[in-house]
Amino acid sequence: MTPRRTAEPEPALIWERPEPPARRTPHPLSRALIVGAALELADADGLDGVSIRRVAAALEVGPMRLYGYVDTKSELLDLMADAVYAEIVPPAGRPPQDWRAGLRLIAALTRRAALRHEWFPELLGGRPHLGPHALAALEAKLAALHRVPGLAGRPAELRRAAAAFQSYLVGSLRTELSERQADRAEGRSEEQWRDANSPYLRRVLAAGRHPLLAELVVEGEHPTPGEEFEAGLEVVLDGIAALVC
Amino acid sequence: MTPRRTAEPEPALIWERPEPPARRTPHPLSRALIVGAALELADADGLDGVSIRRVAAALEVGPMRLYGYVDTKSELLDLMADAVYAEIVPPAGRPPQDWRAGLRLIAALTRRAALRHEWFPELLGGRPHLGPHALAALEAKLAALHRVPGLAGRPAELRRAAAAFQSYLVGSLRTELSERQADRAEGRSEEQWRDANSPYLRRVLAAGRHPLLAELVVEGEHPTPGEEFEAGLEVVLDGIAALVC
DNA sequence: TATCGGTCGATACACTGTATCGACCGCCGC
DNA sequence: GCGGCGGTCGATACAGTGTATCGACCGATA
Repeated sequence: MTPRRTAEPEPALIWERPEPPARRTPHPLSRALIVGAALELADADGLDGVSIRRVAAALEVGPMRLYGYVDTKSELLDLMADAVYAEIVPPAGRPPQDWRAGLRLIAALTRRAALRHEWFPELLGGRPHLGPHALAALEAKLAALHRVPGLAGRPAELRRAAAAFQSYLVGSLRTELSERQADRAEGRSEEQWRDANSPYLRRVLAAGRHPLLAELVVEGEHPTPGEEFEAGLEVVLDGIAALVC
Repeated sequence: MTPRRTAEPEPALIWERPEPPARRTPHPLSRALIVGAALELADADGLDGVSIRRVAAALEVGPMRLYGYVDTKSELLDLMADAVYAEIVPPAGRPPQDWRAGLRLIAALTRRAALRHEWFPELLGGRPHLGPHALAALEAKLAALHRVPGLAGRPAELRRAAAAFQSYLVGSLRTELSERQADRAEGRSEEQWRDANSPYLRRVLAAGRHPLLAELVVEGEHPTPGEEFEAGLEVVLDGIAALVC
């Protein structure tokens, strides 16, 4: 179908496709404007709040207008993700000498971005993002890993460390943020969630088939999500340290 | 709204709500039948292939019929996730003595389930799953962590180890499976994907702003996803080991 | 056997992403 | 200055989605 296979000059990826030239109309448009409106909607209502129709309405424009700047909704999501990656690229200048501090910085930047844009972790962990800011963030991550003593020259070990580090970020942020998001959607805090499910959990645990889980729920102080994130991160950093010694 | 606040006897969670009694009709129904049909659809077409209408059609039943067994579509997804957790619970009997082997077993079972049901990682990492099999799998994970020498009595450290381990599983499986799924959706293998994006990546890397990334893409043999998963896991296990010594 | 209560599913509603295509408007050549 | 044309815009349409509503039917009880 669509047999015209003769020379497709339009680049397939949005990162290489130029956007249409600006044009004087009552409601001028650009990818930047579109992405800005979409970010606002997503920050307010989550990813479900982003629909072509709603973004267009926010820009006082017909829905079909957007398809001149973006081929598909998922391209719009790619642009949104790349905009968040821009917040993750560490500031240029002297990076921390201590490699652990360097990786902690990247982790903190990533978590900060995820807290600002709770929908971001949902987009993470899919097929790799190839936008300019995503690539810059990736390069920065690799640079931080290069400063681990003994890791610079060994691509296999570096790959393992990168996989573990990145997977931990994706997994823990996705977990933390989707909980927070669900809580807010139902208009209750984490306290209230535990209260809501508490009766059920208490009944289940009272049955005695989950002694270790019961112990963990009851015992000890429950750390804040931030502390939990950092604590798990230290485990991963220790693992990376063990990789080379 | 809906002012009848007087005594809501129906349990809120599906895990405690009994399903309606079986009934002799031309097309008898049950949660098990519904979940079975939904699993089949999801395995074949991904999570997008699961719609109330399609599940009902597979059972030769009107769509609204399902709402007698399930309050909402997300409850159906919860049931589907719990069915997969059943495949993750390690077989009863003597667990491996070596704690690393115990954690590797759980990781392997989780990955096996994710490969069988590529949509499963998408459901992971949301608000914690509380179904019976999910809780059993969680208990097994805690049991494996309890066999780490020196971790048994320390809930704080155990929590950190659990967070790192679980987050790694979620992150790496989500990444791996969503790539594989996207590849298959477009009918091409991983080889072909790299070829499709290769021109773009080559152009970007040729610009020289991402030397470390370029080095990593070019250099070294690319491990299979399974090897990469296990390699990253070892980093996490090393980190857990470092937690107690 | 007559009635009642519960179950089923047809219909409806408010959405979604996007293909199609007619109409309009601004710019260019004359 | 004006005619025509090409590109842009957006109204409309289509095939879906989850789920609320409600009329009709059917089986079991009195």
